[in-house]
Amino acid sequence: MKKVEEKLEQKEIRPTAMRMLVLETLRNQKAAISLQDLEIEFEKADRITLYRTLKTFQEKGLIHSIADGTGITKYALCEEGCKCAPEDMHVHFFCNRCEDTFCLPKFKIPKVSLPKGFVTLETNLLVKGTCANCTH
Amino acid sequence: MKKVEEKLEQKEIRPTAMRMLVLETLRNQKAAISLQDLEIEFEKADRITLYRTLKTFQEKGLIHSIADGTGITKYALCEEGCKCAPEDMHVHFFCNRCEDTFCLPKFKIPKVSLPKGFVTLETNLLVKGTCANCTH
DNA sequence: ATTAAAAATGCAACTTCATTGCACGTTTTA
DNA sequence: TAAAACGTGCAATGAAGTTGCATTTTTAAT
Repeated sequence: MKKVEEKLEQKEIRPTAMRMLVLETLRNQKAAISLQDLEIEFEKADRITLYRTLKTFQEKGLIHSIADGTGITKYALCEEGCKCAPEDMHVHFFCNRCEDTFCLPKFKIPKVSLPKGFVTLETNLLVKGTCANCTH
Repeated sequence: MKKVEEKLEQKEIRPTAMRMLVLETLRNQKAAISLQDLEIEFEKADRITLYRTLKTFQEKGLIHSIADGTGITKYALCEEGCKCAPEDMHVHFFCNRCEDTFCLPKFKIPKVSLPKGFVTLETNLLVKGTCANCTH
């Protein structure tokens, strides 16, 4: 995998120490992560800086945000080559049991037919249920 | 269409004056409505009462809430016979232009295949773009 | 019909998460 | 090396949703 520094530069994000650490952390997550999660991970860092780091990452297309219905925004790394276009968009899964939110990048959102005159710019599919870990 | 009073009783909601008015209003909407919208509609009524009215309606399955990405929860009437099960769920559309949120009950969410071990309990599909009114 | 219990309403306050302003420090670049 | 741009940290603010409690209204039992 590409080094965090290169990855940031590829997305035109200046690779500060903070940002490299945050990206590193994002890479280590199995589930999507919230600002609060990050705060716990980086107790010494400022909440606002973390907030703005996520904001920047999102604007530059390094991560995408996920509204999983909990009211808390979660973030996850974008796939290589993702432009967050409708055809890029994958399914998000929220587990009611462990309350983790997952990207399922292998599972693309089927094209949705709409009434005449409606134009699609973006699609979000959120599935709620029980994840593989919690089903057993 | 069934009278509002009967409709409420059918859903085991006591038909108070307030609730009948709110249901009436919900029926007159083309787009989903927010708590704020209701407040404007009912200037004399208390915000909290409206809030709890919506809460009650939702718990009893008369309306469903829609997270359209704006951060403001919208509400719309459930279809006759809707149990808000995955197979009942329809597409929601958010128009970036007029910022209205629509239910598209004719357009059901296709069954989504998930990785092994994942169990679906609920699905939400939000499409963003331009609605028929705003496309011209 | 009268009264006790249950439910709905209204007011106030609070929680949580997201966001902005501004000062200070650091990095880039001319 | 100085100026400009950018990143960081602290404080304060904003918006939406939610809860507690007193009061009023409705329901149900005697």
